[in-house]
Amino acid sequence: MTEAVLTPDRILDAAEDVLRRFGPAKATVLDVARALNVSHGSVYRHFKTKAALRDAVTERWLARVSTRLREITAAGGDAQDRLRQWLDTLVECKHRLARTDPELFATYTRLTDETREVVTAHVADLAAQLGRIIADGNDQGLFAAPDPLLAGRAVLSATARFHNPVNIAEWSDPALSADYAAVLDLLLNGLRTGRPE
Amino acid sequence: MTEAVLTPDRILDAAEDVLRRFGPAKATVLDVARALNVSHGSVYRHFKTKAALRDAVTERWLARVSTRLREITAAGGDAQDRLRQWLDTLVECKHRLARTDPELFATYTRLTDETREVVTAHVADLAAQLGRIIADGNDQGLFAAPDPLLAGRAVLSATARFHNPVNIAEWSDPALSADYAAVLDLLLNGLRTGRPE
DNA sequence: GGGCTGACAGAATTTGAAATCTGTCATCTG
DNA sequence: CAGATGACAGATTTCAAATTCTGTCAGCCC
Repeated sequence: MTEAVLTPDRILDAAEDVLRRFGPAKATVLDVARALNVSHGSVYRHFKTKAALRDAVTERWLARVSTRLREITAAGGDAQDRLRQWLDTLVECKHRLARTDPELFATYTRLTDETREVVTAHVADLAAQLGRIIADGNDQGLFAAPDPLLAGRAVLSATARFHNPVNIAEWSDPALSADYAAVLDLLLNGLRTGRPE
Repeated sequence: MTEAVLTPDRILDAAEDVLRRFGPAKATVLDVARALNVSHGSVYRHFKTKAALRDAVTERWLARVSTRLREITAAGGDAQDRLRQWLDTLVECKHRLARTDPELFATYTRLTDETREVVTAHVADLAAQLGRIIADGNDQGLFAAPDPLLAGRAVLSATARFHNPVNIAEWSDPALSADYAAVLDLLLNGLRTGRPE
């Protein structure tokens, strides 16, 4: 049916679709192959294992998030506003996926459980972006963080409840956004004057 | 064999033991009854359902933690030191149980997943204790938190990664204690001068 | 020849029948 | 008569057989 050549990207599109429909527990490589009208052997030509395919789907989603955040990181202007906007975006991204694509979100969560390298790299990337914003804040005289990268890791840790998928059960708590606002205020305040470590 | 009367506490002791040995997935009410040399009907006389029994075991463990923390809350002295000590104790308690009684810890984690009332109450209690310490800190001129209870909830949220069981997978991360120290410094700093919300 | 296919072995998952467990309650016992 | 018992129905779990899937590869096709 489909005439186009089989590329990793087309496979990823199909895999994402299959995961969305069947969820991480039911989706098979055979399903992905069927969706593309090819044999499963062809899928294995592009992805060594099923885990590699799943990781690639997740990596692509994480890359999209990261790119979106990087725009905020790179933009100039008040570091405090940028930090807020950056975290708001991160939290909103996660919550939106959890709401609109629960099955795809489950795939991503499962990956987190298994502490795969992909997630570690993503977290390091996010911490580095935060570190960058905080360093800018230091330059602007808004913050006084002696070790911006460590402060970045700390801000990411401290907001984990609001963006780490393992906490999904708490995301329906009506007090969540009040808690988020309070944490953010506390953190920004902490970055401003003090010597955090 | 055992001559003593059957009390809820004896049942809880036995249930805790069975959970420790078999884990939450394998432990049955029949096992608990066997351990006590009674019929399972007798256990149901004291606990309406298996879930109620499991909740009671967890509640007792949480109460022990809470009592230990309350001593720190109630003690006088520098609020900042107390806040640190309180959080250190909370984190240490959780990590110790995770290490020494993984099966019992799994029971407790499962409860958290199911967002039972028991856990909600425990969290509210912890937040209130933190609120109390922060209020003391305000009085001592160490902190400047306009809403101590909200600040308490915020501190609990911000340190969730280090004590909430859902994060257990990350507790083996070698950078964890560095992150914990950085978060704590940031939070204490935030409480000191600012107006968090 | 580069890329795709489908047969294949071993691993993982599904299935359904048998075993066990949960929760109730009529009955027993001290 | 307060408290314990064990038989019971329905729900859940277990186990082993059968199916399906993963990953490989010799050969096919364009």
